[in-house]
Amino acid sequence: MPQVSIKDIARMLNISVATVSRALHDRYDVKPETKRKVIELAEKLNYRPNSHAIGLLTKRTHTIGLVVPEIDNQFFSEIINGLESVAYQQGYNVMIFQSQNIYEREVKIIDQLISARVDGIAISLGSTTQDFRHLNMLKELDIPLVMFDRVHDSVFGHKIINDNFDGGYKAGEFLIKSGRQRLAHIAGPDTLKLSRLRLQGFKAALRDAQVELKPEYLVDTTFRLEDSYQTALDLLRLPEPPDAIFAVSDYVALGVLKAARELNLQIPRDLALIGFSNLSVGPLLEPPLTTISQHSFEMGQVTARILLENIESPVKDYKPQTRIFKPELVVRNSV
Amino acid sequence: MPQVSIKDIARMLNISVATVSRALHDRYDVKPETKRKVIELAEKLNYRPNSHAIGLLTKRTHTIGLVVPEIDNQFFSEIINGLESVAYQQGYNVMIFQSQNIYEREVKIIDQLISARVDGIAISLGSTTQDFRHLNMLKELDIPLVMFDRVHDSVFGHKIINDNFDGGYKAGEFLIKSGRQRLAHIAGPDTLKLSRLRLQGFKAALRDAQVELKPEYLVDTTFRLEDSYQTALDLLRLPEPPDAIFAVSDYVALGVLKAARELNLQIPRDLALIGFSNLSVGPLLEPPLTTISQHSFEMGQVTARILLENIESPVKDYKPQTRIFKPELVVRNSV
DNA sequence: TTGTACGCGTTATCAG
DNA sequence: CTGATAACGCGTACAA
Repeated sequence: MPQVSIKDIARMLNISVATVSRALHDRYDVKPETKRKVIELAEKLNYRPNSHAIGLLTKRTHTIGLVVPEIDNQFFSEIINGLESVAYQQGYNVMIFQSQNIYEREVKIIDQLISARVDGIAISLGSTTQDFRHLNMLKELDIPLVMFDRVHDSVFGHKIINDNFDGGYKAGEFLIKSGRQRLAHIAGPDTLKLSRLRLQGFKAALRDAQVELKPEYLVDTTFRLEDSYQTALDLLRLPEPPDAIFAVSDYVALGVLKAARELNLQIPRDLALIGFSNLSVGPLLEPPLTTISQHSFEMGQVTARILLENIESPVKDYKPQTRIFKPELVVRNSV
Repeated sequence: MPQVSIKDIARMLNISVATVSRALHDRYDVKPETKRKVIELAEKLNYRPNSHAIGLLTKRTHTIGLVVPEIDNQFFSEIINGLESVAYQQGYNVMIFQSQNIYEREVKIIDQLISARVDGIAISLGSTTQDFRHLNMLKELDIPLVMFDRVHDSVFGHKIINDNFDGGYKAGEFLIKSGRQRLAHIAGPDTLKLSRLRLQGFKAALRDAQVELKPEYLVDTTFRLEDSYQTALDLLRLPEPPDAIFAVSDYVALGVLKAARELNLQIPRDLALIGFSNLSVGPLLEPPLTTISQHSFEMGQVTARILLENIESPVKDYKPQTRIFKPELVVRNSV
């Protein structure tokens, strides 16, 4: 007994599909008895409307596509939750896809989303994406686009971002205030704007306080634990190692933590450490990790709101908005 | 310039839709020049086939629906990654949904998946789900179903599970071998089979070693950090506190860690601690957390393989398989 | 080499 | 109160 259509139901009841459709929708005047029979049979056969047929007809899917680099990252899963909470409330479904930071996959996902005729798309760019045609195409297709966190200026669409410069500045400022002098930074990939901005903010804080940033104290890494651990190890083994590290993310800070432990360095006595993103394990680490927090859930909510607004009241040539969230210093014991 | 169809292209080129379709598919003999013109125009207009139309026509969507309780849980996100890796390789899309452990949401998701005519469904049951009609319905609709991790016997479908009894047994056995006597267990919600099985395995290990399990050493909690922290605090404040705790999951173990630190208990000296699931932060905790590992990525892969097998070669009344993974003890320093 | 026509499931319109 | 039919986008069998 495979999936049934209203046509099947109509046939079995010897009535027309139009009547079945009306009965199912409680529309117009359908003879109560007919309605009852239809509804009962539909129930019995587990009838569910075919959303492809409806999508074809109405050109609306009440679905939004969501693309993140990876799900296994608390920052993104919190954003997803914020976004879903708003979307569901407004009767929209969310289709979640992972680009895994692979450009080709990102392109393919966008193609599929267009094919699926989603009503709008929210994306956080993959770190390797350098060509943006697949995204700028969306404007021509009248598909609303909102970028969050990992955005790029040459893409037409709304932007929901953190003030990463400010976050970097706050991190540097706090480390200096706590009396450190040999400040180091483990940056993210240079291709990511957020990496560059956090670095710039950090540098600005040092400049403002007239603290020198030694070239060998500025290194970069990927977000893989192995890499950040190795990078931290190298950094801490310098003849004159830093006395404070600002890690581009909490994930990277975990690598530093491991390296420090291996070298028998006490945090915060021998080394101050500050991360970025406020993972939920942060407070449970030893020592609890000082970090910069990002309002991820709210970012997801705002992303959804702006996207849905654009979907529900489409404007021919909309003006992309930019919404900036201020990160927050969360003081714990690692500094 | 909204989305175009082959009909639009046909009109603009003064040819029939059939020719356009053929040109796009590199089918039969289409005059090279016609083909070129079609492809160029399609490219220019960013034509993408409407998957609703194709789904309607072919009754295949090459999409599988995936339902997890929550994404913000490393165990599940690893399963997702395993499942996706296999699905993509075989040309299938994955639609990911979160039930948030809310029964009504789970039902609604299943309805939507049926409406979307996905080719198959993989699900990990929500912890509050007690009525399984929405899932047993899938059998009648000929939609293949695979359950993973959180399964239930009264649902018809394949099952991919961990041997949770064995995991609990290994945890208890190891704690005893390490010389502990006052063993406690912080269990998960009793509604979850995995909670009951881990507990049973744990009890069996104690029984086999003739170690008593004091009633006050057996408590349960939800998976929320707050709750497990509070529960652990209560446990450790007993007049005679346990000297070893087996936590139903690493998340819960994090709560224990926090409670122990608050009470100035040294792990493993004053208290041995073992978790379950092998979170990636485990090795970075202080002390590195001993745990039971679950092969989550492989579970996702196997889930996908079994599901796709059923999709590609459907059998009228298939015999549900059960695939059991043996958990593994991961020894670190918390015991 | 190309065109016509059908049908997939649904809703809306128009006609009874 | 109910039925017939067109339309959405596509692939394909059949016809030319």
